[in-house]
Amino acid sequence: MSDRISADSFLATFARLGFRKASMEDLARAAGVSRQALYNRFGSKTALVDWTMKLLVDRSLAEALRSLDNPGATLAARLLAALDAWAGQHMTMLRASPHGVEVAVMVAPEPGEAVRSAERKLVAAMANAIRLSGPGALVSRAGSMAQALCWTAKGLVHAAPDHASFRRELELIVGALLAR
Amino acid sequence: MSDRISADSFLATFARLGFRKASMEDLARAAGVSRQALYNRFGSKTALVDWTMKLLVDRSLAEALRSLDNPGATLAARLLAALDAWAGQHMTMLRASPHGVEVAVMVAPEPGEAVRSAERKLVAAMANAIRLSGPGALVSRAGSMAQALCWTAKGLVHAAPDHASFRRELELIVGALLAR
DNA sequence: CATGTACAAAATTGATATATTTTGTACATG
DNA sequence: CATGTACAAAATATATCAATTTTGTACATG
Repeated sequence: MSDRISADSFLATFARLGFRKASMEDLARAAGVSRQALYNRFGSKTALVDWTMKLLVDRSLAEALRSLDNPGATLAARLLAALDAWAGQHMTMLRASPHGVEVAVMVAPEPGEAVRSAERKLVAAMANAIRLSGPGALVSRAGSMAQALCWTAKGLVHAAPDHASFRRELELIVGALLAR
Repeated sequence: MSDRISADSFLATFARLGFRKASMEDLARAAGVSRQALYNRFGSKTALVDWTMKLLVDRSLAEALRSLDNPGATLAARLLAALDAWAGQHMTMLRASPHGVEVAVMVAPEPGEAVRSAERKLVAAMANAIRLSGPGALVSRAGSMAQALCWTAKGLVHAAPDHASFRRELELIVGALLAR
């Protein structure tokens, strides 16, 4: 709760070294605490990894849903922001090293149940947003549309050369999709 | 030229075992010829691999361009067919085994120069097709649109669970993008 | 040109023993 | 609760040598 320990230093370390090779000493150094502090807090390395990854998924989903609810923005902008929070944000980690994939779980080839569950929630929320403020012609296909957008975003993460083009292309697609 | 030897048996073998572990004997057996026939024809394993992969890229591009030129189909159908030929077709190999990625070069994370060059040609041809028969509003953005579609397709290969949903989602996106 | 056999050189694999690192716990200390 | 030191057990990494596979070439044959 009163966390002096941030998950981000763990994530950076995992992205650089991979879960396997990142030792508790590496993680402690990166977090600026002692190795024993980590054992006091988490009990084991496995627990630390689980905590960190759960937090990443939860945080990404929360931010995506928040972006989606932003009342001041257009539907296109909200969808773009949500997809960026969910998938785009992790491009840097994905590209950081060969181990980046381990950390970028939202775009990994075989996501775990936690990720799939979070993704279902995001897609449902996106479908809802489209139904509420999208063009009439799309209302009946809001579900498929949201799913397609989510997969497109996840895909663009792999296909686009960098985060900037990820946003640019996704913006183009979302915009064209909603322009009626 | 008068090829009794087909590249497909090689591709299947590579997808199953990977370039490294696929031996000349494996490749010969799969092709239904003797090991020495392969050495007569290709000289070395490296040359055989290169020939096979070049042929895959050339063939995929050729089929994509042919689909794009099909005079009997709508623009949306032609784009879908081209993207399927270029990227979608390789999903089965990609999923065949952990080594599938080696063979599915068109959707690999770091494509070689041959693939990048072929992809540029495809994107240019798609942009041209959009310019020629796309809705007027898209003409000025045909280039970005073609690029976005190509990346989307490559991405969907990773994100979609199977080839059928790949086609379904891509069809949805292409259709929505062109409907004006 | 194709096949089958044969073969040397190189590469890969497997087994095994020996460091070295890392995990998890304990304890003394502020 | 945090740090530093200490330590046993487990996991990893490193080195080595023998066994096996694979590559590439040669040659005899249809």
